[in-house]
Amino acid sequence: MPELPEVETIRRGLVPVMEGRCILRADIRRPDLRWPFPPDMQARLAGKRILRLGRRSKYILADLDSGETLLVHLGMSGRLLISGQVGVPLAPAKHDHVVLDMEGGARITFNDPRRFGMMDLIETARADHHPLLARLGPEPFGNAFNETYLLGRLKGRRSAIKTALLDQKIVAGLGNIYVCEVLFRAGISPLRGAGQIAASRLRPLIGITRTVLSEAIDSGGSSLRDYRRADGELGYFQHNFRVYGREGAPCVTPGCAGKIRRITQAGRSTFYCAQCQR
DNA sequence: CTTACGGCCTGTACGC
DNA sequence: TGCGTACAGGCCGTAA
Repeated sequence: MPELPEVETIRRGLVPVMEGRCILRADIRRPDLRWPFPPDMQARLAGKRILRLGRRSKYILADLDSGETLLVHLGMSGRLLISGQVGVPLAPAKHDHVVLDMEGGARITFNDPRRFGMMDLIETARADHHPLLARLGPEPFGNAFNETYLLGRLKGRRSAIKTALLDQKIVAGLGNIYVCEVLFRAGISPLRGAGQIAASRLRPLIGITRTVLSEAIDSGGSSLRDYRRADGELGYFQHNFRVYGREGAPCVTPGCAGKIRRITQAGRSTFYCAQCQR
């Protein structure tokens, strides 16, 4: 489900009920997700206060007053649901794997049918060195993601630009959907070799990436007031997709007679307009 | 170093 | 109604 904008939307929705609050109780309902949970996770969470809820790429990081950080990834199908069920006995739904009851009355439920998600507890001071975070590329909104950097990283790359932008070591947080959307807005064919694109065409990618992600976050953020709904569905950006999921539909560019194509690259679907994207 | 691919899980949509 | 197939927003490990 979640790429950077969805994770950021979820983080913002969790801040009011988690940041500054104690975890009254942690219920770990299975020993693992993608990987085994760390030893004693329940005891290491219970009674700890969350000082700050942060995000790095598609990971949510909850800094605790114990000096540890809870690291959470939602994988493909993970959700963090908020309900006001604290005090009510657990009545877990299918695939509810971890339940946190918060001071203040919110119950946070990690539900993940496919179990590609993960949780880990790490030393806050060493979080950047965690194997899953250490090799991530720059955040798209950070100063380190700039023209010089991108040109340097793509220089000599033989893979398609679509594949390169999906590589979390090059830029962190982009997934299949937003890469498709970014390339469409940039007018760059997803098939073009990453190392073969002229600087003049690559330069706008930085700003376009930020615009697409910002719009998606804003659109998710506007639905935050509904975030407490039990189904947990957010107002995703999907209504604004210009190419993703639109195979066979007409291109939205005024005057373009093209139809959106779907191809497979590195095992993932790519949507694009062959007329507008060169 | 880069690139390609299999694998992890379950659920849903769709054609027959 | 059932059954088989394709596909899904991620990312790791391995091999070349």
